[in-house]
Amino acid sequence: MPRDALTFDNDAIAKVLDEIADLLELKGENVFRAVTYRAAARSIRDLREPLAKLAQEKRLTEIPKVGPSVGEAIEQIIATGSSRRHEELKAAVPPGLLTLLRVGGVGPATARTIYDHLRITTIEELEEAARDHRLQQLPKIQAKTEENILRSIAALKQRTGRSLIHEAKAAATTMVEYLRAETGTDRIAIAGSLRRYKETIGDIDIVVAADDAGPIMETFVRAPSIERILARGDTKSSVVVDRGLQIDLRVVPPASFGAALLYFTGSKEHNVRLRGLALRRKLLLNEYGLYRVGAEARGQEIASATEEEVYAALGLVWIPPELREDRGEIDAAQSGALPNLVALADVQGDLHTHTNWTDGRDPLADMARRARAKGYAYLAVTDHSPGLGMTNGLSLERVGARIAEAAKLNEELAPFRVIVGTEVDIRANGKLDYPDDVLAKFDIVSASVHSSFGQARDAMTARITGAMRHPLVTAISHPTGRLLEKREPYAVDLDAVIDTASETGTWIEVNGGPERL
DNA sequence: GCCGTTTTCGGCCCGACTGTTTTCAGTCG
Ligand SMILES: Nc1nc2c(ncn2[C@H]2C[C@H](O)[C@@H](COP(=O)(O)OP(=O)(O)OP(=O)(O)O)O2)c(=O)[nH]1
Ligand SMILES: [Mg+2]
Ligand SMILES: [Mg+2]
Ligand SMILES: [Zn+2]
Repeated sequence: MPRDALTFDNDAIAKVLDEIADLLELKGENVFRAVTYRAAARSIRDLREPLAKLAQEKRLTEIPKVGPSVGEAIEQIIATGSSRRHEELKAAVPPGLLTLLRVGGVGPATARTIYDHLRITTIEELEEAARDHRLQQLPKIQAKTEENILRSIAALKQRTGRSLIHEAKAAATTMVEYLRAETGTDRIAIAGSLRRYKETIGDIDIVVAADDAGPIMETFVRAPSIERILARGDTKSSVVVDRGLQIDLRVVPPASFGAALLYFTGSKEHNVRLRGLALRRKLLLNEYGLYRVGAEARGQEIASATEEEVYAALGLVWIPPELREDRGEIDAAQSGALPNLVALADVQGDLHTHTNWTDGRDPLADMARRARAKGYAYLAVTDHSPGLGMTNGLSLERVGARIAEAAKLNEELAPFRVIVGTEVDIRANGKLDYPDDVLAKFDIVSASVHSSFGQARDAMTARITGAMRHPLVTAISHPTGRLLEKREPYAVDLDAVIDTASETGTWIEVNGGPERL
């Protein structure tokens, strides 16, 4: 679900808490303290309410991992823009150490060593020192570490950020098919954030079950698309393929496939919670299986072959990967209160599509036949209105042609139905981009914002809710305007949009396009 | 720093790979 643009403030505060965590680690303080700040940052990113509101209502400590100390820091940041803890740490830890942490393979210890001896505080200085072989004079650093630092800096420079689901899925499928074809393995699965369908994907994680991991690993690191091997071990390897995308492969014995899939699917926080739960029952959970503490040898698994078995042995029903984020799903699985997720089979049709008449790729006829073949009951075609210059929106004449085209297809494809719609632009002044008599010709009208994203929150909210109140408007599409990894959502009061939706009966689009979601 | 179907104090997930090391720390998944 898209979040209210207001939570930007939450994100900014989460960022400060993450930085406090890094600084605590660099300073060498108790790591659990740092872990707590990081965990608090994560729960704040998950919040649906502005922290300022929670602070005002004295409810900050209701947030998981927020207690007196973190709560005080948050209050100070809200009030003054910074917290005492943060300022003290910034004064105590040399500036620039944080920068060094961005280099892969450089953690708090290495950063400290480099700074203490060479006073290096920027990536550029680090690169220069590595090129001049000044790093290998330092304790615990030799030629290989120096080379790795140079490689990591190069990777940092060409890094493309997190991937969208369709891009990650394409890369993952290519590798899975390659491994299948070359090794004959069929016990292979995509894991990690891609299996959990997170909005964006950091890297790709694949797990394979095999008695002999050697040939699988060998095939993996020889894949033609590989640019760099980050690590190559007996059971786990990491490589970089095109544009800096990382792929991690984990190979385990077939008996451990379920436990390994569970581990590698994550999330990390879900794993930690499950393992903590196991521990309280004197059980040990790792990627090989569930064991009684003290009987942890391979072969002594209580459960390991399937995820269901492992969850069941912990008193839980199987949890869908999409829910494995430590947001209460484990308690829910314990009490049988997991929600029933919407599944692919539930999807009856699509309500937002574009054809080659505007900025889509294919003709309507192809799309309609394909949708029917997919088992859909309907397809709404919602090409653009003319106001958006670049998209070649439909003129009045082409609207007429569209209606005729759809009528013909509907005869051919019945009971499947092509719904004639439009994605009408909501202009900056709130007016819709077709006159009412044209809007009245469509079966459905989806209205959305495509310009003047910088409007003030009140203006944007009025612009959108105004469109929702128009009697001919059926739906609001992409209500936040965000493009993942590209454009932040515009400022809008989503609560007001939702209230207006329930008041007017306007639909709010659940955008399934991987670039928006 | 947080938290509690063992605990209000004493834990906090667990293991693989690398590089540097003569036995392991650091970093990452
Ligand atoms: N138990 C445990 N499992 C971890 C830890 N870190 C990572 N994992 C597991 C769960 C993760 O989902 C899985 C893959 O790690 P990644 O770093 O690729 O994370 P993930 O794919 O969830 O997110 P991403 O989109 O790649 O950033 O490995 C950890 O510290 N402990
Ligand atoms: Mg991943
Ligand atoms: Mg990974
Ligand atoms: Zn649009």
